[in-house]
Amino acid sequence: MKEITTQQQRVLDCIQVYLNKTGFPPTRADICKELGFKSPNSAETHLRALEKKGFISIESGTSRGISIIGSSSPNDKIQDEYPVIGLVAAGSPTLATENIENKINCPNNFFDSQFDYFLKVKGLSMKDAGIMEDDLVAVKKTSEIKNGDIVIARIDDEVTIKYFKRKSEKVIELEAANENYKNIIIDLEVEDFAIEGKSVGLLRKN
Amino acid sequence: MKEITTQQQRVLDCIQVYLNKTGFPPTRADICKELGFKSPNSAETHLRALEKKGFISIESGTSRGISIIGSSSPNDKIQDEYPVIGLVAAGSPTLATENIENKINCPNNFFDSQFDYFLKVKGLSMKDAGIMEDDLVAVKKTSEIKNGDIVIARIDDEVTIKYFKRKSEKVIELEAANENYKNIIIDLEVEDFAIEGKSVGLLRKN
DNA sequence: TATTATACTGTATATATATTCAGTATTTAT
DNA sequence: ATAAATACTGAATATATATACAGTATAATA
Repeated sequence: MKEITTQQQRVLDCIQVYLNKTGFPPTRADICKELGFKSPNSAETHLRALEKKGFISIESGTSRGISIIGSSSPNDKIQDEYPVIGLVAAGSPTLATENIENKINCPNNFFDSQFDYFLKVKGLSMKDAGIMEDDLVAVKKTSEIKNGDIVIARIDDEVTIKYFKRKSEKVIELEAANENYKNIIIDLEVEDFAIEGKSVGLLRKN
Repeated sequence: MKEITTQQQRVLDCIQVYLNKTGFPPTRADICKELGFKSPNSAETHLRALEKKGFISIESGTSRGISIIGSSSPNDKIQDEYPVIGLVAAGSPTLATENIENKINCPNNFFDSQFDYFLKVKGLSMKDAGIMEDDLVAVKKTSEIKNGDIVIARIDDEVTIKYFKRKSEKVIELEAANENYKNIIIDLEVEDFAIEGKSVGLLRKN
């Protein structure tokens, strides 16, 4: 992407504003009216410059045939609604409707890895990892877990968030990040244990 | 919103698909071509029906002046690019280009309050507030600060993040959330002090 | 020094486009 | 039984719009 001049930037902004306002792109005359030009050719030449530099594309012979390339392309900023999961009712699947507190719009490439939902944290067991009460942890549903990952685990219908540490083939330790909390040792042959997913990010509103 | 007929739904879908593909709405002729109509008036009457029922709006006398109302309204999911500010060079304004590490796309209603940029945190002075190294704090530029707010302050060209506590008319205390850090007492009559803004949220990628 | 890019005004025009009018036919309400 | 809505074809037209052409002027580049 080549450099853009001040006037070309104004024209580009004008197109974006017009699009937001009306839902369709401006004509040359619309741009002139908006920016105070007196000849439609002023808009035309700026548009051609923006096209040459790759900021917009112009469909030839087509009225309002301008589309902005890149930043505002519909494919670039894909947003999704991610559910916020609060207190998980015992025995119910995490993403069941009754567990969804609300939804958050968020670009789907927001964290370094894809994720599936936000978990609203209760308690301070991960305080030293910077995870506080009511923080929203972005959870990716996966069973690919490495030692040291922050995992969302389920032990006998209770959901918890802890550091993951594999002790042996059959034994896992879930480590709290708070000296007031005890670590949990899981014997996979005895206990009903499942990994819901792992944390790939965190969101806090205050 | 009144009920929609099958053909009207096809026309509505056609407009949406055309918009996604090209970035601008179709003409009557475009719709005919897409749906196999042989007269532009076929599209026209469907459009007028959709307008009457409130699914679209049509700008009179305007080419491609169709915009879909509701679901795809541009105002609903406004996204913006927010700069990420890293280490701030001494003496330079925070938002100067050379301080911008990168940019993050994010809905502009993402936190409870509007904000202006992300600050990448260095050090652990706010550890007990759950703010860790490399966390991105959403900063709102404002001078409306209450006691207990987490503020981004500048003392003699050095930027710091601390709890705000007003001690008296002329004295402010900046409180760390880490026992290993000392609090800072500011005498407004002596020191060169400025509030950059306050934290309205936090983002962590891991 | 000549050339290219930027930044305009002003006029002109082919055509892209909305929109009206005249029909035909079927289905749905009143 | 009549009106109104739906669902089209086909033709005509005023105008909205892209776009070319003729100039002027300044700054940046080669």
